[in-house]
Amino acid sequence: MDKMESVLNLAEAHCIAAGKKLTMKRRRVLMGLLSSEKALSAYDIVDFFKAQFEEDIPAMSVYRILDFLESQHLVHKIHLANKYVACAHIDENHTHNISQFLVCGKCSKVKETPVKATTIKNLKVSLQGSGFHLATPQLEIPCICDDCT
Amino acid sequence: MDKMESVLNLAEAHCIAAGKKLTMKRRRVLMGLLSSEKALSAYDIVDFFKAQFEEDIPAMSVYRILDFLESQHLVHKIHLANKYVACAHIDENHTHNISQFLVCGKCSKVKETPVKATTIKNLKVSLQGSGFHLATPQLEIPCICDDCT
DNA sequence: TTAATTTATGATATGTTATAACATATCTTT
DNA sequence: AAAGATATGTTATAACATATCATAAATTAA
Repeated sequence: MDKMESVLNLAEAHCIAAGKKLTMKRRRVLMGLLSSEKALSAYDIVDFFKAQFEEDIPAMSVYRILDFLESQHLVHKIHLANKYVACAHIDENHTHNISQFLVCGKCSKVKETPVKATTIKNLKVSLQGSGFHLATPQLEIPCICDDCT
Repeated sequence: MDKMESVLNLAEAHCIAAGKKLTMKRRRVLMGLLSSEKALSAYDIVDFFKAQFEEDIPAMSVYRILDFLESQHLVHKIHLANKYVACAHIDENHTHNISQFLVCGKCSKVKETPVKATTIKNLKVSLQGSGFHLATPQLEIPCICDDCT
């Protein structure tokens, strides 16, 4: 069984455990994101369906499916690019580690890395008395990747 | 002279020093952003022109003006909200400090705060060997503000 | 097993954010 | 006044996203 299959099966197990279903379309959206090192827009995913499966999927369905996958913590939206990526840690028992996303501003390549606890602690300290508190510690770092330099 | 005027005059001096001009429209866009504690969309600014000056400004012009003001480091785009804010440090001799933006995910209120050098250092270290390097150290932190809690 | 209910998806319209391409106006310098 | 540069207007379209209502498929209860 290849890597992709095993990750998809884990994702499916995760959904079932939550009383949800990973339908074929949901599975294929996740597949598309998993197979891309770059973040994809909803419309990129529409194109992926056409290219890969000869299937016309409405953009609306893709957005709904992305919402579902986000709700299951299987996908993240990258706001710096208005695009989406698969969670990099669906395997590794999928304890939603605090993550940061290194986002290439040129090509939308994204690398998800765990954040050190101390970094988060610093961040929280720096928010003391600011009138704001962290909504989610999923930080997007505006970067340029080596390929685009 | 009130605060707003003095900031606008500093902004103007800054533009002139750069061989550019802060036209009335540019001044008014900046004024709109300065007068709002929340980030505004280009279309919010169109509405502001109408409400404040009885002036119909094309959205296109607003985008161009925002680009100009960003190029002069007088305005920042907040990607988490797809909206814009005035730079909080146009006064204070305007040395473009490394900043982080605390962004309320509910109401788009934004607070710009200086980042500690150590935080940036940590960040850079955490990027070592990742194949990415920082494009700009203007970090947007997804938050909820006290008012929205 | 059918009928009721929920869940998932389709179809269409519309809203929101942003850029492209080209035209016109204004300002500056000679 | 002419030439060039800068700023703005106009129109069209692209790109991203949500609302709404209809339909289909799966699940559950009668």
